[in-house]
Amino acid sequence: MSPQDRRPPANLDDIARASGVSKMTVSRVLRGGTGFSDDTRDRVLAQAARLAYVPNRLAAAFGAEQASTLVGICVPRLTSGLFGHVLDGLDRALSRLGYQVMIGANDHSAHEEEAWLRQVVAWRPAGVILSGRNHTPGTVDLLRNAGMPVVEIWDLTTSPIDMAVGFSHHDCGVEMGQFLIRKGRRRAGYVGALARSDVMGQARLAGFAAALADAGNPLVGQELLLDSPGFYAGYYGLEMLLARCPDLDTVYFHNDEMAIGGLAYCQAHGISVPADLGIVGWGGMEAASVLPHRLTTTVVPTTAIGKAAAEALVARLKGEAGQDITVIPTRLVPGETA
Amino acid sequence: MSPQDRRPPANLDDIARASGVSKMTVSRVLRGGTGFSDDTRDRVLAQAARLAYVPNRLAAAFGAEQASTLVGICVPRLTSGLFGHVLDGLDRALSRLGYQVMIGANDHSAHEEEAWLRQVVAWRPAGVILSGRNHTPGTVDLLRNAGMPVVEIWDLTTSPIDMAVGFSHHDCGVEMGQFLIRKGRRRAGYVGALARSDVMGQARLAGFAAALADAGNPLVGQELLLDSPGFYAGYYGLEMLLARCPDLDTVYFHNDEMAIGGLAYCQAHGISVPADLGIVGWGGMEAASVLPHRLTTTVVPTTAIGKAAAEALVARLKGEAGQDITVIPTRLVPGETA
DNA sequence: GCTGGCTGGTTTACCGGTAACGTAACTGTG
DNA sequence: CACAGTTACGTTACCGGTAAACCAGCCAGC
Repeated sequence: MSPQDRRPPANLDDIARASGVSKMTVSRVLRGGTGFSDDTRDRVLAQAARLAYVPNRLAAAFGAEQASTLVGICVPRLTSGLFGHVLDGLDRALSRLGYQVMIGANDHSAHEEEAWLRQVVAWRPAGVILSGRNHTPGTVDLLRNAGMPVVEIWDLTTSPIDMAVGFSHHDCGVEMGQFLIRKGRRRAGYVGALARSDVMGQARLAGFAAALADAGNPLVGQELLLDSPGFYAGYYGLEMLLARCPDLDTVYFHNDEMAIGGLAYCQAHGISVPADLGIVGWGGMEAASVLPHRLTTTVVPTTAIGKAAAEALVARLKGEAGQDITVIPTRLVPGETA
Repeated sequence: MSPQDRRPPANLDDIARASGVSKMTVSRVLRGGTGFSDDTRDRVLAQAARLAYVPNRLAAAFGAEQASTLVGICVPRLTSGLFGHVLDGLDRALSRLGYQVMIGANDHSAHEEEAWLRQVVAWRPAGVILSGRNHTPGTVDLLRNAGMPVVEIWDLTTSPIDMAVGFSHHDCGVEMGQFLIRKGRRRAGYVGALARSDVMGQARLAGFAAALADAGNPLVGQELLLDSPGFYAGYYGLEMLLARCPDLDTVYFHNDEMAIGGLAYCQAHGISVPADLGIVGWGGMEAASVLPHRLTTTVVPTTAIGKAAAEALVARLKGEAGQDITVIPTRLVPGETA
């Protein structure tokens, strides 16, 4: 960090002077365009390497806005195993295609999403990817005015802002409800978390309850904790639910982590699964398939959703016609717990 | 998305004309500076709101490089529960302070880290946060030339590039080795994953092996899988290790997920824990503390590391003097599995 | 010998902020 | 009353790319 290290980094003009051409020619060479001889190209590339040129994307994106290679991504939380995989799929696909991602977390709040979006839009990204279908009017306005491609992932909507990639949480709940009915379960409960703001979990609950009611065996009880949806919440949520409704024959959990917490509760209290109580989860975490009794759950193709969302966005950016709605189906995987 | 929506967004000049001042005055008002009357401020703010002005950070950061509010963050993987919490701590702290983060994953490869860094440096970030202490020469060069603050997190080094926040993986291994010796364990093995590139796991293994050897009970066997360090790898890794070394009395796992996979293997094969075999992990995932037998493990204060790293970086950016090395201690938590 | 089209460039203007500096009007002061 | 200092602005130049327009030389065809 000595003072002479502070010399400004080389720019196109430096390379141009060093190789005896104009900076426009350097720009074309470095971007792999046409309109220069092989000899010129070699000279320019040699000088760029010698000067350790680092392109200035700030200038590029500023001067020609459509040159932005920035993509904003907002997910509910960075600590979720499921969204970790979605982000992984997005990041891999986008960085392979030369984009940089700006990631934010909104903690399941549409207002935080809007606050995040205001920051991100100021960087004039090429496009943004949002999670869920629940947005503030301000968010929608901002996106419409910016006129940039938007992909809503995770929960499908029939009228996306622009594009949507994912599946229906409501249908996940319906499918699980119908499955349990077919398995002869008649007194089901639900244990969830983040009651106030996780609308996607609530969509699953709604679908689940509707399917049970349709079959004439409505949901017996539910426990929604204002806590993060992890093992603890599953453990204590089940305890609380069983205290109120001791005669349940199955419990549907918000996600697999909570379901595993529920299994731990059963094991600790001598409740035999699935004989005394069926336990089913949602999400498909890896652990769920290695348990002594494989968890019955819905597997969500998280990485595939990220990849598909990235591809939909890039297709739109390249002007290719793409589908507005891409369905990535989930899969109910029967295990040994229900 | 009708054509008239495509009108360019309002800029400082538009606000300036609408409120009868120069754009420099608008800039000062919007950035909360001084040198304008209350009356002028109100007029400018009103027009900015009316025109739905969205600042252009691209232009701001380009025109005055020190105005960048971008921070690059590179972690080994986005799907790791531990790094998810680190990112969460970083993201919360940085966005509260008005910074935007550009996150990348390097899959434990120093070369991918360099490739990521080349992309990110092109955006002239205010600073970067890297994971680990293993970097390519190209990475170090790039950072020195750019002359920007760097925080290396997760694994401490005695000679950081600039600043470091975290703990010593080697010491974690030593501590666990000494703990097991004190508990009377004499024939320990190790099960890990990502053998080729996860140097931090290897540092723990090295410390562990050194502590055991010092006590006169060297490591009996180890199994390093070329797989992702999850439940499966723990399950099958333990199976493979026990096939080669059936008389182990304890196994140290790369992380808690693998340890839980190992516990599942024991349960499935009638191995009693901790009587027949002790199982210890590392990392402190939430699940580990809800298991029927609480896992003996090392708890890593992930969120705190993210927060401390963000604060160290911001302090440097604001010119405040900060420590070069911040130690965030881990904690060995004895459970019921060893 | 003139026209038109290619090849391999150059020149110019511009993107939207911010720093640095300039300045007119007012205010207090010895 | 002259002068310095402050307040509230305005002017100018610049950051480093890229798009678009322009241009010189060369060759082919008629």
